[in-house]
Amino acid sequence: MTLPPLVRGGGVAAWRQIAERLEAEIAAGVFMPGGKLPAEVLLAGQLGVNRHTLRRAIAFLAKHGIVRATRGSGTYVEPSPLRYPIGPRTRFSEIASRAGREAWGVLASAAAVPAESQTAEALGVAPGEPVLRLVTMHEADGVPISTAVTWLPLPRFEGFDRAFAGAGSITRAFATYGLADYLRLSTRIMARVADAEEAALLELTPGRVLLVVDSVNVDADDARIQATRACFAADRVELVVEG
Amino acid sequence: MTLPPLVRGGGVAAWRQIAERLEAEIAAGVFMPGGKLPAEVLLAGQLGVNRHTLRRAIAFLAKHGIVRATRGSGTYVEPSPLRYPIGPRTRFSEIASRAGREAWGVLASAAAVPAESQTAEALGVAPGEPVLRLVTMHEADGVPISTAVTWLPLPRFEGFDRAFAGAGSITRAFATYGLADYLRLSTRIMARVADAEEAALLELTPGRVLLVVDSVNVDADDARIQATRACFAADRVELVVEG
DNA sequence: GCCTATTTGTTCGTATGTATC
DNA sequence: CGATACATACGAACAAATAGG
Repeated sequence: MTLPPLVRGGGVAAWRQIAERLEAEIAAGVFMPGGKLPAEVLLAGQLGVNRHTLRRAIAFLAKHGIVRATRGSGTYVEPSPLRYPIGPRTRFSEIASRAGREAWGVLASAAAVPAESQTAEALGVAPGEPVLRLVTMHEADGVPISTAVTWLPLPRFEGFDRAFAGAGSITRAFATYGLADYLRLSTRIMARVADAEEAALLELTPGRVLLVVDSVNVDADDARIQATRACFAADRVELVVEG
Repeated sequence: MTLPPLVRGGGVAAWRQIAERLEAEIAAGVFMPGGKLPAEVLLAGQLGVNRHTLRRAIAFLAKHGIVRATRGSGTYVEPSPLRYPIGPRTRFSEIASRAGREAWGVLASAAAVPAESQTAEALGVAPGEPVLRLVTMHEADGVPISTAVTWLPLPRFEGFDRAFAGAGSITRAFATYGLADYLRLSTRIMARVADAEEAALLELTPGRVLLVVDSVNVDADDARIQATRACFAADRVELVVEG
């Protein structure tokens, strides 16, 4: 694959041509996601331009979320965001595996707590009734994608924390309770900046953006089985609404 | 409505009781959205607490996005976020009016431009074909909610900019082209921080969060009629996925 | 802990082409 | 046509963060 040389004075600035060329090479797999680009001085030499010119191209790509430059370390190709369809059958594990990524959920904490008013309403139980509260972290190919707080009605899902810890997935944990299928009742999407704790959990630099998704799931009999608040690292996912 | 007095030494800090009380009063309509709270010294006197105690309560509410304190001006009640359903028949004007708010769209700019690759793909035209590019700003009750860039296929929607400017709504502008109904084909949701220009347009402080929604609409014959990238002020809307 | 090489980030200055008045 | 402003491109040096011994 021979790439076209730079066209000087053709109405397209050199930095723009370089940006498009690098983007094409990344798309073609010359530079792998998560991998490093050659050092600026090196790459500028190969392309026959000044380092500033190359830097401008890199800045353009960085602004578009294609690469991320880290001082002292290098310029890295950002992994393409996980396409996350939202619909009646939204399941993280299936979404990730369909995208060719391996998904695994880790249980951070679990406890029976009295239902707060919002949670109680979502689960259709009386406020103060005991519910199981799980804090989980989900990753795809080892990259943290989201943290979630999940509430489940309690007499029914006693021991769900152990089932989840063993299965690594909400869907598979539900299966051990005989729930082969369940549906998304409602989804609410917000966005805000991550606080220090969330940033640490998701291995983000503080101040990055989160997509906050509140959802409620029901079983085949329309009984509320799960309320969840999931916080996604906004630059690692794209939520897609079907239909 | 008599409110309970403060309980001192009961295990709940005074600032916390005050915060919950103020939140309840805001929810009850004692303080209207967009309106101003009494001055801190005044309110602290009414509640019989030190101004620092009240300030802590206000800081708590501000952190939760319920009020916003502006130095030298006052503490204002944030309007409740606009509930924005996303589905096959998503229309801003209808959503806002159903929420009891008056919606109006302003045309910022319009021009015929050659279709970029992504736009061309979304509209199903060849790259470089002329398309109409509109930049619009949408508000509800005078509060800016979103800015959007909209592309429309061009021989068909010649003069759409004037139709929109007159109608103040995409839906009503489509109606003047004989399109009584249209459907949402796809929706993609991302989030990032606003740059200076976007912040100015939406009257946000810089660095606030945007919900970025890419969508494509089709007419009754499944022909692509509109591609849009809308940027919502994240603290003024909640996207809700139906079904 | 220290030191060093590597790599990106920043700030000067200089020169040139291009668009606009 | 000149004058001006702006974006582009190059050069050199230094600052700051990182990685590895």
